[in-house]
Amino acid sequence: MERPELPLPQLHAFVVLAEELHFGRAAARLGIAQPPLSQQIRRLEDKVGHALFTREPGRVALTPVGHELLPVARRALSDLADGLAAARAVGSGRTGRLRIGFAASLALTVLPGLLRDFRQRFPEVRLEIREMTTAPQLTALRERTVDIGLLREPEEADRELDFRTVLTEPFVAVLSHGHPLAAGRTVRLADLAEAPFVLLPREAGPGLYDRILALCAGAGFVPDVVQDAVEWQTVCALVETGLGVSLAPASIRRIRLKGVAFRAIEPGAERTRVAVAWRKSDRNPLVAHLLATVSPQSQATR
Amino acid sequence: MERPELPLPQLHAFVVLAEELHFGRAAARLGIAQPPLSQQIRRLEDKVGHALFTREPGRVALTPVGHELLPVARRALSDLADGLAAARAVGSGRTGRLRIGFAASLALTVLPGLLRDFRQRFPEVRLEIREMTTAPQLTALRERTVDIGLLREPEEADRELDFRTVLTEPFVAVLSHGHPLAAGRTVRLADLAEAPFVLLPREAGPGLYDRILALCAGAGFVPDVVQDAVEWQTVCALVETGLGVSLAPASIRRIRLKGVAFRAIEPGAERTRVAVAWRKSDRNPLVAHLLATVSPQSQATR
DNA sequence: CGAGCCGATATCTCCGTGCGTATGGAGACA
DNA sequence: TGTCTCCATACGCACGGAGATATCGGCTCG
Repeated sequence: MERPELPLPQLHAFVVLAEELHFGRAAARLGIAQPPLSQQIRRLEDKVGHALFTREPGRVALTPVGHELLPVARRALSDLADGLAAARAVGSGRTGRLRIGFAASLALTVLPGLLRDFRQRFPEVRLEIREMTTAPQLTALRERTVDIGLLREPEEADRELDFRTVLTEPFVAVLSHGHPLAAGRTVRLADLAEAPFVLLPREAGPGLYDRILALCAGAGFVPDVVQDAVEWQTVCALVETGLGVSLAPASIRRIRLKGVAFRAIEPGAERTRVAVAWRKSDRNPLVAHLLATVSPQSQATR
Repeated sequence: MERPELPLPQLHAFVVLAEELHFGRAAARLGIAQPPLSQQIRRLEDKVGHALFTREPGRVALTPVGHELLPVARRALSDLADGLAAARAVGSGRTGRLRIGFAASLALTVLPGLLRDFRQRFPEVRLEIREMTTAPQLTALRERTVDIGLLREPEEADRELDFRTVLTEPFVAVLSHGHPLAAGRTVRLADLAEAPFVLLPREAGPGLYDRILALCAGAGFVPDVVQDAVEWQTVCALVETGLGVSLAPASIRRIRLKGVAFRAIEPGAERTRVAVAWRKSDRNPLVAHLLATVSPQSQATR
């Protein structure tokens, strides 16, 4: 890439003069006096090394050289103007691209509303959403391959990342329809002590996994995890077959499966948090816009 | 067209920095010290209104705004560089476009050699040739719709145009094979006094027409023009049918028609001139190149 | 032949920019 | 904690470019 030789203001003057073919009018359009325009053109011609206009009395016309340069100059100027406008639009957060990682369990709850609201407010922004479990989201945020994470039970303190709770929800017991505990309206945790458990693997989201184990520990038992599955959808399907029971965030009630019953936990003080995560250092206005869209509604989902 | 906001040198620095992502190395590539580079970028960011790079210790990266602006800046810079090179090529006469008007009768004689020589010396020049009679050529030259004219018997003095004789050639009598005069090797003009004539219309080329009439007047008669035709080809065809005879520049011998005979004029001192014409004020180097290509060869065509 | 139009030239001012050197400050690393 | 790297900041200088006004010179036209 060479050092630029032609100043843009001179090219601008050149283009205007090529349109007017009259120094006086062109100068007026440029908002300057006529002599400076003559100078501009002269300097430009010196740099190009050839005359760009023929000046015969009463007739200003492009030379072949000028004719060659004109479309180039015109295009460069308008490209730069357009590009600048586009860049500013990105800077203002009116347009651009936002990459969002999200936990699969949120695809049925917070995510649709969030996308809808955001798209409504910023229709020109391209949203790239990719399903990932919690741990990969944190990695992706640090590696800058996503800009926003939607995840459960994040570690609180982080040097690079910030979190904000989007919602908290209680846990529910997931039971097969035929299970004896499905008869009541609620379930005490201790009642699940002897039941085999189906859970998401710890690697997928250590935070949530550890929360669930802590819950059980609080009720005096260590769950017997007989199976894991990477999707809540699959967990429910396994529960339906009678393989075991599960503990899950209440929002998975949205998964409607015939043979599966969800029962609130008694007493139910424990809640799981869904958070939005982003890089503290991120100055992308779209991140701020998205954070503004997920107003910190602590409202619970029963 | 708006007044340009972004100085090219800053955009250049921006592009280089975006490639290096390192102020020190980018400055070295630009051949300047590091602080000036920081300033350039800062000023550019001020004008854009948004940061173009994130500077975290040990890591320089493009912001979304910078990412948006980069391809635009790159393209504008390279377009301008290319366009400038192209314009200079045109200015040097190495490339460009040259519009040539020519009399149809020359399509068989001087034109092919001229085009061949010129194309050989300037292969990158686009030649646009258009067949026109003499008078329209002069008009087209004045209106700048052609740059070069190839014509017969131009007026000598002209305020705007210059001429140079390319070749001179004698006149020949055009006779049908069956014509009594076709029996001899030469023809005296006076022998044609009673014959009906076929000629080009005067409007097509007054110079040549008047020359022919002057020739006849010199031989003591006024030709009886019974028919005109805008192409020599057609004139020959009409002569072949026995409609009449004609007087023409010798080069139309190239038109080989079975039933047509060409006979030299006795004594044959009178010659017709073929000239190249151009605008005196034309500074297009291609015009000079073409004039140099048609070296003033006064050699006659018999 | 004088008036008017149009572009070039001369001269001056001012400001932005580009570049330098010197220095500061924040992380990273040993 | 000291050092090194890397970028930002401060300050100064010089140049070019953009603008203005005044004037000149050529051409056209009434």
